[in-house]
Amino acid sequence: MDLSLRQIRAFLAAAQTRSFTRAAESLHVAQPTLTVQIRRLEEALAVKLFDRNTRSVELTRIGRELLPVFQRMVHDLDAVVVDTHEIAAMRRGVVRVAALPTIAAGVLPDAIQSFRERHPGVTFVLKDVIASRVLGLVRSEEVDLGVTGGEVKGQDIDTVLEVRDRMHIVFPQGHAVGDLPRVTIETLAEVPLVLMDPATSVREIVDEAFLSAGRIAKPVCEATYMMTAIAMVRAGLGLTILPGSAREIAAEPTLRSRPIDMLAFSRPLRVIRKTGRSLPPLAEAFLDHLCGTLVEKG
Amino acid sequence: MDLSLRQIRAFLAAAQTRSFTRAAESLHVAQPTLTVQIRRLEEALAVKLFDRNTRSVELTRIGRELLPVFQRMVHDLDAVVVDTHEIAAMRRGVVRVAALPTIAAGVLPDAIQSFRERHPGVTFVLKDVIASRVLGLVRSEEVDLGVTGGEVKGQDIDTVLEVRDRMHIVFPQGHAVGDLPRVTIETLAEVPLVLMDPATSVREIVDEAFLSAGRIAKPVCEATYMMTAIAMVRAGLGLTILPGSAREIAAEPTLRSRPIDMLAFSRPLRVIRKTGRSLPPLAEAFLDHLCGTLVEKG
DNA sequence: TGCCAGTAATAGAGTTGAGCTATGGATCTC
DNA sequence: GAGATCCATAGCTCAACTCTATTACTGGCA
Repeated sequence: MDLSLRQIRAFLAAAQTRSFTRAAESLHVAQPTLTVQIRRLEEALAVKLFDRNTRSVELTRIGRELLPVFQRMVHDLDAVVVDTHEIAAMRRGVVRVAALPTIAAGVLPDAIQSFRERHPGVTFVLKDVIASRVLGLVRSEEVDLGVTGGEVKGQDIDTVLEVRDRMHIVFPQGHAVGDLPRVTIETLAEVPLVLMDPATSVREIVDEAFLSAGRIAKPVCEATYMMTAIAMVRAGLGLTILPGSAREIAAEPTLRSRPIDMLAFSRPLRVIRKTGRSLPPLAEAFLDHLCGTLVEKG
Repeated sequence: MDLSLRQIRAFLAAAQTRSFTRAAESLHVAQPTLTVQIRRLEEALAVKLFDRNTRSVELTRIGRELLPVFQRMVHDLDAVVVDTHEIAAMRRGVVRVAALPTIAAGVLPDAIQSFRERHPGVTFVLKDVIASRVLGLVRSEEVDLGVTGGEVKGQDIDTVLEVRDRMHIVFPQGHAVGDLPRVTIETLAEVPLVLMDPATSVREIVDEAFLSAGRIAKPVCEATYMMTAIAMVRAGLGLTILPGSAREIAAEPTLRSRPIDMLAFSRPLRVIRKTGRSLPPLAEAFLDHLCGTLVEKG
């Protein structure tokens, strides 16, 4: 006969109450049941745990030595059960997300904040990394979900949602662009532009869009960081083209932005997860919440 | 349904083999049994532990987090079982003894040594204390057994063995006492004696014995420590009376000793234990061994 | 595209064993 | 010495665990 947790619990109860009858009561079993449980445990361990007669129940020396060991064991186990129940009830949990920097600084904080209002026990681990790393982190399951652009190859990745992140034209308040009915490639080709560095994904999209339309941009200067491009627009050097999700635009009160009315001036934005892997309840819930937020804003 | 150790072991096996079939084999159960065990565990914890289809079995994130916890738990438990089995088989164990200093320095080390030859895994905790403390330590179960003199009051103490520690007359090699057929009170009353300090239990016995015989001792000087009394005998000041169990006598090669042929010149020596308390197997075995040794020597 | 091999899930039957009631036996109290 | 109290034992009942047989699903291969 193998030893069981019930036997260990019986041992703890008997050690605490120093009475089989009271121990049985506290465990809601009959007294003979407890007697047998203790005997089975003693048989499994091959040592006597209690010196007992009809008048007293006392731990033997070995029983005293085993008591704290078993106490810790049962305590740890109970803690695990409580823990998993909390996780299941979404009262507690860690959600790990990898996202492109633009997203991580833009829409994601908003989504996290509103999610935390409903689930105060949630903790987030957020990694802002480039597209290829987002994919890698999702693949290795180091994160629960990812928000990335570009193409997703491989069957081990599920695209939960795909929205388009439209490029915006950014201009100083009062600029003529603000009054146009639509912003098209024609407009863009006529104004001086502050473009992003050719190594950036934003520039790639812009170049591609101009190319496909057979037009040529009028670059006045280049910037590596969006914040720099914004500053140049503010300084009156020209206009710039940035993703609508970029937080940097709103950070500058004297500037305005409008979406560009052309599909090529947008990039795909994908919420991805690993195929066939279930996530902790809170992560699953946040995935829904994030998709909802993106659809709303998109 | 409560969670059980078998379920936890099933979880560990499945996590290790990443296959329900192989896990079932390693636990010597049928595959459906293991499937059910895992499902029950998941129900008890309210979380999914494996992402499984007919092609692969992988831990979920929560499963991965729980794995080391359960591993440690089962490991600890198995260690406890191994431990208690070793104790039961007397391959390991601690024996705690309290004894009068004379015993602790005399017969006890011999008994321990011969016992260790048969049981190499034994460890001893030895306390050399006065009679009243021996009793106290046995009573409080701080030691498994005690060796003490004097009276033992109270029903909570069992006298396992009682032998008499006979007083010896200690004399220089070649002294006339060595040639007498018997050493009696008459002999003692005629020779100059080095007596122990009145505060010692040895002196108490000697005084009592002389008193009951209506004789008077011829004290030439007093010593607090037996070693001092021995030194005085060696110096020729007189003879002394010490317990036969005293190691100090044998430590001096030029001296000899003989038992005194009178019951009053002896003290009771008791091996005691707490009534109704069982001891670890090795302690119980040593108790037997010690009693055997004492009977042999007495 | 469909078949085959391999694996987990399900269903139903049988058996083990855990718990309960009733009772016995021992010990302390009055 | 009688009664009360408490642990141990015995026999019964039933729940749950495990097994066999089978189904359902997935991925690889022709």
